[in-house]
Amino acid sequence: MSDKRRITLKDIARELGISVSTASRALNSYSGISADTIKLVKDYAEKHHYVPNSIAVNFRKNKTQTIGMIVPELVHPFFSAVISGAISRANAAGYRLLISQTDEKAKNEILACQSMIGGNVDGLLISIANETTNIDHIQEFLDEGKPVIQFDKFSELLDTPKVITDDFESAYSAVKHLIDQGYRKIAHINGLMAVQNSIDRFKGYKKALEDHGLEYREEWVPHCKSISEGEGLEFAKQLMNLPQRPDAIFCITDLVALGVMNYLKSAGIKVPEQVGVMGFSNWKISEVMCPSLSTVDQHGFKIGAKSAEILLNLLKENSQGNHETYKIETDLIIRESTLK
Amino acid sequence: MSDKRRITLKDIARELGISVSTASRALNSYSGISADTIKLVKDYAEKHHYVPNSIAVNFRKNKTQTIGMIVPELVHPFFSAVISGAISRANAAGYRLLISQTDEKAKNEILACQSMIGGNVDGLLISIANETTNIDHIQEFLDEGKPVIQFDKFSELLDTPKVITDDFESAYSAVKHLIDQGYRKIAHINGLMAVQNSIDRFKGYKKALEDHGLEYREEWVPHCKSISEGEGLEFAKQLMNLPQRPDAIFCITDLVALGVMNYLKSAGIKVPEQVGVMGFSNWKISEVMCPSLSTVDQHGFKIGAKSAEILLNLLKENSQGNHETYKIETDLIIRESTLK
DNA sequence: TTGAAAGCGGTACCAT
DNA sequence: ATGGTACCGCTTTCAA
Repeated sequence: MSDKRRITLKDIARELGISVSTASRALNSYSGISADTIKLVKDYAEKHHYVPNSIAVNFRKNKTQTIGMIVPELVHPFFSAVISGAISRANAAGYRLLISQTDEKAKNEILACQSMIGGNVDGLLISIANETTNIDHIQEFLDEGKPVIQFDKFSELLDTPKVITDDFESAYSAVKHLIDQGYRKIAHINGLMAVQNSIDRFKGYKKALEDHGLEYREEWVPHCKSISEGEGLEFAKQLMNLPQRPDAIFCITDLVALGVMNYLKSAGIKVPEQVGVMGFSNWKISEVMCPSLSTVDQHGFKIGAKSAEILLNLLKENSQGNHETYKIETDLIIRESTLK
Repeated sequence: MSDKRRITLKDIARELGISVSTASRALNSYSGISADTIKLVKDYAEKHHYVPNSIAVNFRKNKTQTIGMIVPELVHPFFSAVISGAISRANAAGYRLLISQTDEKAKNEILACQSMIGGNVDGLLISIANETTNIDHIQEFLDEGKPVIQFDKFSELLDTPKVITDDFESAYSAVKHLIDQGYRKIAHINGLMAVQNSIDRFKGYKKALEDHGLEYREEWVPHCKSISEGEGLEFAKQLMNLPQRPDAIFCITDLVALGVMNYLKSAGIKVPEQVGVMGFSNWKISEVMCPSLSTVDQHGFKIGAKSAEILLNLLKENSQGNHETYKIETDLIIRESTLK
C-alpha cells in the first residue's frame, strides 16, 4: 500500500526558492502577488499534484464545512426523507453532512453531540429524542457560537430556529375530513403529551371536535409510548370494546394506523363503513394497505431542505438566528379508509 | 451570541498548575503518570466539559476518525437499514459517518467522492451507482492508501473487500419455493444485466429452473431500467398477455412486486391461486400488501454493520485488505402470495 | 513522574 | 511584492 506523503506548501516553497507565505498567497491568488509568481507556483503545484491538506486548513480556520445531523431513527420513512432533503441542500452548497441516530435515547443523543462537537461541525441540525429533557449537550453548540436548527421534535428550552410540521392545522383538517364524511364519535390514538407534536395534534383534534359540536371523551384518547404497530392494535381493541364505541380513529402515525387496521380486520369490523381510520405521515404502507389509508403528507424532504437552508444562511452571516418557527404545510391524502 | 471559546488542554494545564504535556498524558492515561495527577486532570476535565478539539488531534495524527459512506438512495428501506448498521458499528468504535447519496448518477458520485476526500475521511464505504462505469474517483482513495469497502452494488474493477447479499442462493431458494408450491411456468422480472445483483439473481433463477427440469423462456425475463412500481405493473401486463402465460413471477424487488400485484388485481387475476408472486428485500410494504407478499429478507443492517466492521479492522491494521467477498445470508419469508 | 519544546501544514499579520 | 514568523491545539520526544 503506497503511503506516499502528499506534497506540502513547504515543499513547494523550498523547491521554488520562495517563502511559504508567498506560496500560500500565490495559490490563493491574493492581491499583491506578481502574476509571474502566481503562475510559477500554480504550475508547479499542478504538475506535482499538490492538494492542500484540508485538516490543516480546517484547524487554522476552525471551520470544517461540515454540518452535523442527529435524528431519533434512521430507518424511518419520514426521517430518511428529511435527511435526504438536508443532504441535497447541504451538498449543493459544498457542505458535508455527518449523521448520527439516537434510537430515542437521551444517552445516545449526548454521545452523538459530543462526537459532533469533537468533529468540529460548523452547525447542527437536530430532532431531539423523546427521552431527552435536559438539553445541556445541545446548548453547548450554542455556547460555542455554533448555530443549531431544531426540526420536527424540539425543545422549547433551546433558543433556536425550528422547522416543523404544522401539526395543529394538519390534525384539524384531518379530523374535519372525518366529520365531513359523517363520522361523529372520533377517537384519537395520540403520542405522549411530553412531545410537542403530540400536544399540537391533540389540540387540532380537539378544536375540530369543538368547532363542530362533537363530543370529546378522554377515554377516546389513549397515548402511545413507543408509537408502534402493536400499540395501535391494542388501543384499537380497547376502543372498540368501550360502551361508547367510536366510529372513527385518528392515529398519530401510519404505523399505529396499521395496527388499528389489523385489529379491525381481525375483529370483522368494516373500514370505512363501520369505523373510519386516518393515519399521519403518508408512508408507502398507507398506500399499500387494504383498504388504503387516508393520511397526512408531511413533506419530509422539504423539512430537511429548509432546515439545511436556514443553517447555511446563518453560517454565511455568522449568526445563530432568531427563534422563528417555520411551519411546513402538509397535504391531506384521502384514500379508502375514510370514504364512507 | 456568546463566543466563549471551548476549554483547551492549555487552560487545564494553567488552572491546575501543571504542564500541557502532563495534562495530555493524564487524559490519555499514559503509563508513567501518577494516579493522583490522572484523577486531578480527569476530574477537572469532566467538571468543565472538556472535549478535545479533534481537528487538532486529527491534524496531529493525520486521521479524522471519520468514515465516508456513499449510497445510491437514502430514502430506501434497504439502504436506510444498511446505513443504520454502519452508523451503529462505526459510532461504537468512536468513528463518525459522513453520508452522501448519488441518485444513481455517476456525476453525483464523483462529486461525493471529491467532497469525502476533501473531508479527509479515513476510509470509504460505497455502493456504486447504476450509472457508474469509470471508477477513477474511487480508485483515488486506494491510491492515497485509504481502505475502501464496496457493499451491495460493486464494480469488479476495484480491488477491495466487498459485502454483498448472496443473490444467487437467495434467488435459487426463492424460485425453488415457487416450484415446491407447484408453480411450473415461472417468470422473472429482473434488473439491468449490467448490475451484478441482477446477474446473480438471474443465474440463481435459471439454475433453479434447470435443476427442476422446468422450461426457461427469454420472454419471461424482462429487465427493469429503474426498478420501479410502474415497471412492475407494465411487465406484469406484458407477461400476462403472452401466449405462454407464466403462473408465477419472481420480482427483483418488493416495489416491482407491488406493481405486479396491482396489475393482477386490476386484471382480476387471483394471487396466489392463478399466479404466485415473490418479491425481494422484505420491505414493510411486503407485509402490508393484500395478499401479503412472500419475499427474501436481505438483512440490510447486517450488511452495513459488517462493512463498517471490516473497514474498522483495516483501519486498525493500516491495511487495504484483501479482495475477499463477504456474502451475507438471507431469509426466505413465506407469506400469502405464494401459498397456493 | 513531570516539564519544555518541537512540530503537524497551513494562514495571516508585521516587516521590509 | 515578498519574507519572517506566530499561532491554531494537541502529541510526542527529549531532558530533567
